[in-house]
Amino acid sequence: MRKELKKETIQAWIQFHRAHRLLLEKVENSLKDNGLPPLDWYDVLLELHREKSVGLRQYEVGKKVLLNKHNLSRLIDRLEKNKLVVRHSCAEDGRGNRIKITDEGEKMLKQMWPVYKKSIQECFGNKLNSDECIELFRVLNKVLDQSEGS
Amino acid sequence: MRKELKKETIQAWIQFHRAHRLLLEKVENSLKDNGLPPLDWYDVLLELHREKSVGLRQYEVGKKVLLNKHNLSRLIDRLEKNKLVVRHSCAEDGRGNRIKITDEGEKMLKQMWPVYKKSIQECFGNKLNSDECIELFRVLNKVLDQSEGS
DNA sequence: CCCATATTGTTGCAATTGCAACAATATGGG
DNA sequence: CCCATATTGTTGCAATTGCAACAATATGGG
Repeated sequence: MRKELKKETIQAWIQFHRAHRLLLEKVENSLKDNGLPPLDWYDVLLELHREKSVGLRQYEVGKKVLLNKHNLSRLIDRLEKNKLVVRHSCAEDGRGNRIKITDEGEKMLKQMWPVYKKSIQECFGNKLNSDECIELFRVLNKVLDQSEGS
Repeated sequence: MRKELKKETIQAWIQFHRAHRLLLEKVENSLKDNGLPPLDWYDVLLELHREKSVGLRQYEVGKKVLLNKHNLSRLIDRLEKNKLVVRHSCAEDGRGNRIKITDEGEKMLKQMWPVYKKSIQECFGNKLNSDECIELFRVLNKVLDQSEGS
């Protein structure tokens, strides 16, 4: 695995970094312009929606959305303050809690999706064809798959 | 251009977003572990290095690194405080200034590069082959090219 | 069972960011 | 030339983030 860093690798990374900065800003702006909360909220709510019945431990949410625990703790404070989630005390582990999405949380997801969706279409859909999206997914998956173990 | 959002487009975006979050964290951690400043500093210093003789206007830096002006103003404060850049008053436009990298700034770039490089190799180089990097670059370029005009 | 160590989550504090308001100068139409 | 408008950059303030320290509980070896 001890190989030289190739030029095309650098260029791919730079473009990856630039593209993300640009697109994320577009998505966030679009949400803001529509009076909606930031994308992180969506990510967290979506994971909780997928486990609506049992909820998720905070560290599980952290793993899924790749946010670290300090910020997550306070992000969930904010979500809870807005009544989008509830922290239930946790039977099987006295240290932690189990977080569940509320009906208002579900409503928020539904409100955010059309706006988010529109941004994704503008950022990717209108610019790449199906094959390119599939290829992009495949390549990024390769990057992620081998990294998440660590 | 009014097309349906396809499933593969969503998946590509999600993976793009996740991969970036993971990899950026790795890069930042690696810099931090080596007692080096964050990646933004590198990006700004690199652009200034490329225009070492004339320097750059602040808004030009902003365009290149895709950071907005409020934060950039203060990021440059920090760089200046660390003597990595200097703000020269600007002959051709009394409102702004012209920012130049210092020798210490150049030294910092050289210090950061090996660490940054190692991260890029670990994140991309070891996981993707040349063709995949080239393809990734091409696709992301397509996304960026058509967006930056706006 | 007991204790050392790991895991889960929270908090205080400092640093950074986002937003709105602002100052200073540039530009372009009349 | 003058003035309305745009551009360039800074600042104050509130919100968010990052870091280190901590509290509480779980786990596993003896």
